[in-house]
Amino acid sequence: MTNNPPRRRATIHDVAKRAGVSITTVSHALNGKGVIADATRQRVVETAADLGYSPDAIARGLRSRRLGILGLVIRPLDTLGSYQPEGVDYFLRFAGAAAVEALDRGYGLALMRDPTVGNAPGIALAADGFIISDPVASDPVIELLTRNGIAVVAVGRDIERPEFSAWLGAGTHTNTDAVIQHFLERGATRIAIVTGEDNNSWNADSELTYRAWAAECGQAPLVYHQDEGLGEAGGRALAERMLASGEPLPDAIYCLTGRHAAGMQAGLQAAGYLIPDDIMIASGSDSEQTRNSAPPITSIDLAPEATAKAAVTFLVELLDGVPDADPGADPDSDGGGDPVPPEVDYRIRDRASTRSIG
Amino acid sequence: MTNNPPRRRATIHDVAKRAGVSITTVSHALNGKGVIADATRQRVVETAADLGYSPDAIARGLRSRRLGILGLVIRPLDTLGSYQPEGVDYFLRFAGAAAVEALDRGYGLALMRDPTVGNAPGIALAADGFIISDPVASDPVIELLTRNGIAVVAVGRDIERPEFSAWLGAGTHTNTDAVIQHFLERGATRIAIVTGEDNNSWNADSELTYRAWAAECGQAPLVYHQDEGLGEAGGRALAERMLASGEPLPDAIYCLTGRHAAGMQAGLQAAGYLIPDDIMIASGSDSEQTRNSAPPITSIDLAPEATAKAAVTFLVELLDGVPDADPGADPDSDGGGDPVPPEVDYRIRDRASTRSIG
DNA sequence: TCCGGCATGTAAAACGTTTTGGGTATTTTT
DNA sequence: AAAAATACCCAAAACGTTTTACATGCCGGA
Repeated sequence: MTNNPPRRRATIHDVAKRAGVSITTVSHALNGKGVIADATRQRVVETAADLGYSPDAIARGLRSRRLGILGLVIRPLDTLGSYQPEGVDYFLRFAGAAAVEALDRGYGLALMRDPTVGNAPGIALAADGFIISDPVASDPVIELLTRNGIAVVAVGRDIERPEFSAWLGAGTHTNTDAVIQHFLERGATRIAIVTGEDNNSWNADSELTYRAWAAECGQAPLVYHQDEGLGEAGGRALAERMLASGEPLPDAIYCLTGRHAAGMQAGLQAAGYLIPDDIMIASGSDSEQTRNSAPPITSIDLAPEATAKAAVTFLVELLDGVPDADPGADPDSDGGGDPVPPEVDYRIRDRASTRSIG
Repeated sequence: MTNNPPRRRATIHDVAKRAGVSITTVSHALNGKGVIADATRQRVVETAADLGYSPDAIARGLRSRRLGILGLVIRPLDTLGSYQPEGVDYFLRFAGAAAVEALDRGYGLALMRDPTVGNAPGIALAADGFIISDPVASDPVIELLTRNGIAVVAVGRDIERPEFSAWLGAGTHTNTDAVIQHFLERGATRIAIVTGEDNNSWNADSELTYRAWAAECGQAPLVYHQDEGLGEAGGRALAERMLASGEPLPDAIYCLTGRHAAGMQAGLQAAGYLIPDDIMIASGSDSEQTRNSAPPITSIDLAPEATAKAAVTFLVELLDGVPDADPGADPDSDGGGDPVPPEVDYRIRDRASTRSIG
């Protein structure tokens, strides 16, 4: 029906000419800026609508240094090299939720790869702000962006950049304690932990928390590391290594990744051990593998959607300024104006890979 | 260590001044455009590196009408209203893979919501091109974008816009035939289909293909529809409706969505039917639910990663022109230059919800 | 000595906005 | 009636590039 072949978009000049005013007036009328006669404003608005005019985001961005795009960099995917199944459960849910939240707040969300590779940051530096998921130690991406004056919010801290404070925790400390507690309540006496090898805070802080607990209660720490990219095979291989070592096995194993946990469980079962009777297993990240192993594996639900939403909220407040400018409204806030990272609730999904309590 | 507090990015002017040349020369030297003495070019390049200069993507975009961002709109998510679990398996894997592929080709990928809602297309019209996943009939998003001269590639056709040809099939016709064939080989005599209610080509063409088969072999078509958003509950409800209707049940049911299939299977089992002995079930979209039901459900692997990659490839070729400008290289290509949608391989995952062959 | 051509470089326009700093009527005040 | 205030509007600069079209100096050939 409307077979208009319009090749060219209407510009502010077209609107100005058609409405018989200057482009300044059009800009003001449309943005509610200057002081304009009501009749004029209305005429401009109508003309703009007639012409199907909408301001060019690029030109606007050039002038006002604000493109309306948030960047998202998922560091584990950079080191992994691709969006493997490993990432599907957590990271892609994270990305999807972040996109929706960004859109709700008037931004687009662009997935980007590490902008420091190659020497062309390219489009990356055009984004208004960035979310970096699971930064590595002294993350060069954070370095690049902050050096260029771009706002950055991280999910998980940069473990070697204490001065960088714009990050949200993923509850790592609390979650690790919760899992240990969970094991203890179910009669564990010898707890081990299996982390990944990426140099990020999830791995580091989980281990730290575990070691602190071990030191406190006098248990010799049983810490294992395994490449995240190896997935279930990696978990199975580690199980075999533990069996072959001849040392007494732990009676409870906390694997951070769901795939390590699933592989570990399968490996132990293959050697004749019963889960959870002989050994209990838990995972630090719920995923399809933990939900559908036999038995299903007790896991932390990292709540990717809630975390993503919190990260976007945090970043947008950093960019636009905290809307709540009412001083004294929040007696706990000292600065009053500086945004504070929102809290996210995690919970442990209690499944059959750990014994019933009692 | 490098505690440079640089607030402002270096511009092309800074480089020009430092290198003692004009900005034109800098631009040319860096883009390999004009004809410049080698010594000069080298000096400019070094100066630029010194200053950590990289061209501002926004300014470049304004001038050259090319931002370096691809937009992705997933229509079922728009109608669904959010990134629910339903979408996790397929759509988020799709988005992730599309992002990686776009990055490999020098673009960022921005997830966007339907840009026709609200009257502010905003950032959407700044993207260089768009991928629309599963457009609805006469999709207004395609209308908006093409009217503004923005390249669009769709995954799945717009069933009421035959003139729009820049789409990749998702193998719907072939896949439907494959499932029917699969059922027949396993002794099915009364096959039903359950589609969703979104007005897209996946639903429409699956039904069309099914009806064509039914007409040809003289079976009365058994077509059911159910809201995609209802998920497993919807599948279960439909099973109950079929049971309550008093009509003879089909002995094979093809549910497009994995969740409908899982719910349908559970609903029939609850009524005492055996899967696959009494009734076989298959799904048109592999997902966690189909993999992990009891029994696991035979499904089409829609290969979201491959499809996403193909869509990005197609779009980028549309934008940049097909690199292969060698005429006669491909004897099958008639036009020679116009990009052609790439092919994607789907396959059927044969599981226990359908009987063994023979 | 003059001219055409070549090699190298540059000034300025253009992209479509937002924003600054007036300018011109009209009205109000004295 | 002149000065001051008000209300409305606009020209031009600026954002950082790319690109067009031209300028300059030098050389060799007539």
